[in-house]
Amino acid sequence: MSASTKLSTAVKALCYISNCYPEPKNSTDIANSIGVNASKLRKILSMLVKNDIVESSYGVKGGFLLKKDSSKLHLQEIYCAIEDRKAFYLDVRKKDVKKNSMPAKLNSYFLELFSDIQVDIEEKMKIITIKSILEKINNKK
Amino acid sequence: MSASTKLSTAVKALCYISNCYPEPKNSTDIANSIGVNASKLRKILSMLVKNDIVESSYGVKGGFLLKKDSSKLHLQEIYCAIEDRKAFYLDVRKKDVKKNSMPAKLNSYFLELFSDIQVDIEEKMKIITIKSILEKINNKK
DNA sequence: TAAATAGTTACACTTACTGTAACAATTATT
DNA sequence: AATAATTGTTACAGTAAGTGTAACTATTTA
Repeated sequence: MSASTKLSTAVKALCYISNCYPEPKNSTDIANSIGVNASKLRKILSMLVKNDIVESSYGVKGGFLLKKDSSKLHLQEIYCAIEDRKAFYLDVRKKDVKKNSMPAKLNSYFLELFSDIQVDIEEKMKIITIKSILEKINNKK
Repeated sequence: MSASTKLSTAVKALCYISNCYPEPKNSTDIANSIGVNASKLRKILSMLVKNDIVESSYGVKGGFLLKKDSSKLHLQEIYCAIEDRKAFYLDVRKKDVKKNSMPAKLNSYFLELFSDIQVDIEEKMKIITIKSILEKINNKK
């Protein structure tokens, strides 16, 4: 699953959970509703649990619930919860180039640049909340 | 090769070519200098040729030359020349969800969002030229 | 204690990536 | 015209990564 597909899946699940509030929804129902495999979804949801975005309960009538108000839950924290690798990732483990050589300096340069871009993207994501997404898609025909 | 690694390789090659101006450099020399496989490098360079960023000449003393002044050559056009897939890519080929359902609407939403982010990234890349990169890395110890 | 659920692990399958080599096409030089 | 050097392209085996699914374990409620 690519970074973006994972984020999209997580948000779909969160929107579904948010719409069902305050009743907890189990992974099977959520998975069926948004069209993904339940086991995979649980993997994603478990990461959201670890990052205090949703809470889970076991047993009958158990399932998942939002842990924060949807107006306070933004994309960036969801993204960080499910992503290990960053969107722009430079492979610099390669066979070592000579220190202070042009290629070595360019590696550093790009690491810095991609990191800057990553920050920009995350800033953009910080101003998008689950609530704002729900409002936006509900106002569309 | 990831998008970012390919971009980084292309820029390393372009910097090397730029430094050797006006003598054309062949793929073997460039590859050795920046530490990549010559055949792979030729694949990248051939895309730059098709996009009028470098020109190539066959035969003895042949090789690659910048086709534009390094002050007029920016990252965005290099990126576009070598990338088919975009950095943020949402997989929406999946088993079709019902039209106008929440998941379907969210797919559209994310396609738009990722496209916006892509535009932002490319805008940022447009103000970075090969010349500015060369100056920056040469001023560093 | 039983049943339902989250959380995790495992695995076969497929797909994509990697590195390298080999081949085909092109052109300057002799 | 022949040759040699080079770009441009294809092929391929080997490896790594992603996918989908199932099965298992852990936890909790009733």
